[in-house]
Order: sequence, then structure tokens, then C-alpha cells
Amino acid sequence: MSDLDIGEVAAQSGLPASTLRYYETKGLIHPVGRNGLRRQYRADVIQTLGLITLGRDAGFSLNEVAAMFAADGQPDINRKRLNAKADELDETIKRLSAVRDGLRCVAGCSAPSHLECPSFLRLIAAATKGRKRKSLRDYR
Amino acid sequence: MSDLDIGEVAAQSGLPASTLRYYETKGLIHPVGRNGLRRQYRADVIQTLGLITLGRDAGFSLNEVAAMFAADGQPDINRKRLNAKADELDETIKRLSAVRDGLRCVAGCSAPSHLECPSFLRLIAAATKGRKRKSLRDYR
DNA sequence: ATACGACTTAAAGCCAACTTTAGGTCAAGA
DNA sequence: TCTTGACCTAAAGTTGGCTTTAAGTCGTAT
Repeated sequence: MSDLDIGEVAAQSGLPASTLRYYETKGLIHPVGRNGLRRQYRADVIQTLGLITLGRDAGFSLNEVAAMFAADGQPDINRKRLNAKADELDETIKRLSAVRDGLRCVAGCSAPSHLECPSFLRLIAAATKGRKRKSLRDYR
Repeated sequence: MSDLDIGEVAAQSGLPASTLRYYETKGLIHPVGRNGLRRQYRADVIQTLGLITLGRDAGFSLNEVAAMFAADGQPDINRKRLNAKADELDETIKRLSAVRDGLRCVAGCSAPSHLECPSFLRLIAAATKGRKRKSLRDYR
């Protein structure tokens, strides 16, 4: 009786129903049954969805997130993996901080052209040099 | 005589030639001429490419980056825009830091199941609540 | 003179994560 | 009973940023 219609899940989670169906095709969530055609979910799907969103925010792909659920649907999260991801986030954060500082510097820079601002040039050089490293845009 | 062949630009910038041609279609760079069919670039294209990479790293889309070049190809960077982007980066950094801290907490958590760890639950709740805000995955 | 290989083009393909579309089903309220 | 509107399916479309492919061109070294 505490099962939720897909519409209620959508409302509570903030995710559109199409996304919930998509997540189902990826094996991330599973309805417990149907009411007519309508999917019904156990109430704890909300928490599962939170977990998924969290994982996505942390930079995991949906496939990576899927790999963290054991066969029974219970989260089965490898601590090593988590620490590795945290390390990755640390690097990303450092890089973004550098870029942010560069932007601020340029915004307040008094050089007539940005191309005459040494910090800006340094920043550009760094961006050029670092081409091999993981970019923010790899977080889809 | 200091013009660069596309191959040299590729080597110096670390970007494949196909990317350089792609950037050209987007109006981001322009060859100064051809040697036969081969594009030749002014040496300062390297700096321009650094600028583009920097912008991408900062979370600007290629279109946004393109909008920062005046008609003459000289960078024309609006300081307000830069500060706005820096603010955005600040938020992203804060959020990523929270996620990272959460990951570390969970990795070291002694609760038998992650779902019994209060910090983890808090983190999930936060991820659920924050659904409207810009996500990391919007940085393509 | 000729072969090589680095370039050229236009167009299609790729990726993840969804969203949209078109046409259909069905439970519940009036 | 009948309408309504929320749901259903499968398949195609979207987005951005490239990469790949196929077929062709051309400067340079031998």
C-alpha cells in the first residue's frame, strides 16, 4: 500500500517519468509491479534515485553507478572505488580553482589587453601544456 | 616565414588537425593562407588555441568562447562575464567539495551498510533536493 | 619522374544521457 | 457509460564536440 505510482516518484524525485523509464532500461531501478500499465515502485526507490543523482554529481557515469548495485538492488559500494573517485574530485577541484583564480585575475587586470597580462599568459600556457589530463568536459 | 603548417600547429598545441579544422568551421581560428591545399597559420594561433582550451576548461562552450573574439580575431573578453563564470566555478567547486567529503566519509564509515550511515543519508538527501541546480554534467 | 605521406573535402558516425514523438492503453471520476 | 488524462511502447531525435571515413590533391624527397 505504500507503493508509489511513477507520477508520484517523478514528483518526489524531481526526475521526469521518461528518465525513470530510461534508468530502468539501464538496470538502475525496478518497479515492483504495475497498476494496469502503470509502474509502481517501492517507496525506497526515492533513496535509490538520490544515490544515483549523487553518483552522477560525483562524476560517475550511469554505467558506473549501475555497477555499484549488487544483484539484489542493494548498494554495494567499494570503498577503494570511492576513495579513488574522491581523489579524482580533488584533482578536478584543484584545477577548477586555478582556472577560477585566473579568471578573477584577468577580470581585475589593468593591462591594456589581456594578452599583455602575465598571469593570463601563464594560465593559457598551463591550459596548453595540460592537454593530456582529464578535462571537465569528460564529466558528461 | 614564421607561418606554421597545420601539422606543426597540431604538434605544438596537442590538438589533432581534425579539431583545428573543426574549430575553423566554428569561426574560432583562421588560417592565413595555404601551401597547396595545406592550411598555414600565424604563429600566434598557438596562443589563441590556448585561450580556447582555457575557456573550455573554465566551462565555456565553444560558442561562448567564439563570442569572446571580436571580428578581428583579437580576444574581446568581457570582465563581467569572466567574473560571472568565476562565480559559477566557485559554486561548482563548493558542491564538488561536499560530494568529495561525502565520498570520503562513506569510504571510512563503520556503519554495516552505507544506508545506515547518517552522513551518507544526508548527502543523498542533498543530492535529491538540489535537482534544479546546474549539474556538473552540464559542462560538456 | 614518381612514390610517399601529409594534407584536403564532405558527410557520416560516435558518445552519453536523455527527450520527443506517434500511436496506443487503461483506471477512475462525472 | 464515456471521457479524460496520465500512463504505456518503440523508435527516432537532440546536444556538443569531436572523430572517422572515403576518395582525392599536392609538395617534397629519391
